[in-house]
Amino acid sequence: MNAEGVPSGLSGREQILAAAAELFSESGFSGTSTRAIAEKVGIRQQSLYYHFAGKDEILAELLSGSVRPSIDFVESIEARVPGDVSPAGALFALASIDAGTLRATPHNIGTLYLLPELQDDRYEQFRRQRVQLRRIYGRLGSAAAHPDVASSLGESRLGAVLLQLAETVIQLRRDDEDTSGHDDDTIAASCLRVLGLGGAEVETARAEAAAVLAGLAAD
Amino acid sequence: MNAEGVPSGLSGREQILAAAAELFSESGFSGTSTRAIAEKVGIRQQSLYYHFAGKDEILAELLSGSVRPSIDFVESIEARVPGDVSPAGALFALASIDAGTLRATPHNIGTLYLLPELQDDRYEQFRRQRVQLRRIYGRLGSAAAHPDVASSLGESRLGAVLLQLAETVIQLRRDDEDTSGHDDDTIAASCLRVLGLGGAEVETARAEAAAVLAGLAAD
DNA sequence: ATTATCTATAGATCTATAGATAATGC
DNA sequence: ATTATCTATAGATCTATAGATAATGC
Repeated sequence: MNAEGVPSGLSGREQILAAAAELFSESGFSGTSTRAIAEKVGIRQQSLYYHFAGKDEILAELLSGSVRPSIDFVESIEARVPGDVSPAGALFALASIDAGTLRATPHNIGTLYLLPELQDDRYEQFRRQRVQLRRIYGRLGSAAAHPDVASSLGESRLGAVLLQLAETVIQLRRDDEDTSGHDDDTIAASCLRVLGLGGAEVETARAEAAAVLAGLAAD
Repeated sequence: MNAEGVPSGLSGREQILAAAAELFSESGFSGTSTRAIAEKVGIRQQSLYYHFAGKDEILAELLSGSVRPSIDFVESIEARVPGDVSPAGALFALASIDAGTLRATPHNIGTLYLLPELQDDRYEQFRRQRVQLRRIYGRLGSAAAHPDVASSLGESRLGAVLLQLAETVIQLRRDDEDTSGHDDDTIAASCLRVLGLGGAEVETARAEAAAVLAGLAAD
């Protein structure tokens, strides 16, 4: 970190993204001026426009950069169901990876998902990706759920509930709680508990998830 | 609703609050100008300052008006534990009331809780009330949880997870999902499932919650 | 020629204060 | 006298465009 607070060794464009990520997370989109972003980078406000057509494009880029990896990962996991891994194991893997990603992110970038400005048409693509993610949570959850639970919580509701659980980490970080890898695990376990699974089933899923994650890492 | 979009029959001050609630929920705090609020009410921008010292006081008032009832209710419920109701029953009642309140609110006012501006010192009182609410969720959850769950999810984490679950409704509404009282129930049930409780225990808690809520309504 | 900055600046907007005005209530 | 509005306006922003400048790469 240099005096301006942006890691050096990044390209100009990347420095802008890093500065904006921090400011948008703290003060929101409308609450962050282009001047504030530029100041953190150490350039003039107007110089931002060489790299981005507008402030909204900076946010759009941050969003696409932050969901893309999750979507890709999710698809590689779901492709192994049910041959290589049970729905419960896949869901455990997905939830713990998502929680871990949100936890490890530089400035709690997950808070960007909560910004009211995302309701704008401009960010529809991002919202669609989230719906896609929620659907996958819903499908895996539905397949893994205890019948009693599946009958009262449909696939769509289940997706919303499970994604909401995985994103608990965002609130924990916002509340300045110290989080660790253990939290990723307990959150993933909570997802399975919501499905009505018992302790033994949760442990099986945890083990399966560990195996499949090790397999993916080896690829 | 009159032409400006604010219900008539409210005092000037209340009209301002109603207009601001809608705009803050949709566009955020910094994304809403005092002019936009005034326009919706049908007065001049400067006239707002007769009723409020500043834009931030409008938000502060909306926040205090929206947590206060929940906090009061929560305390009246917790006072009946464990004599009149088990921790599981109390948690079911609390979660379903919170979900129902968030669901019934005029413009999805719960989205205000997600605004980045709330991190400002100015809103510390509101944040403290939320911490208080989360602690109660944590205490009830801890008392009701299956031992295996209680040992991996401490009271503090549990509080965060349970509150997060109850607030799933905010996201459902944001995503334009139609919600009903049934969702309040399934969300409350999900809270108990997270604690490691089985179907029979959830049903017992549901019945207890119904009884205690009927009792409170009779007071 | 391209890349990445800079200065100058337009033009819009934003919050908030000061003080006038009109209606209502004592 | 109090309540609730209004007009006028200060003063500070904010986003974005135009065009100059300087360094690097062919």
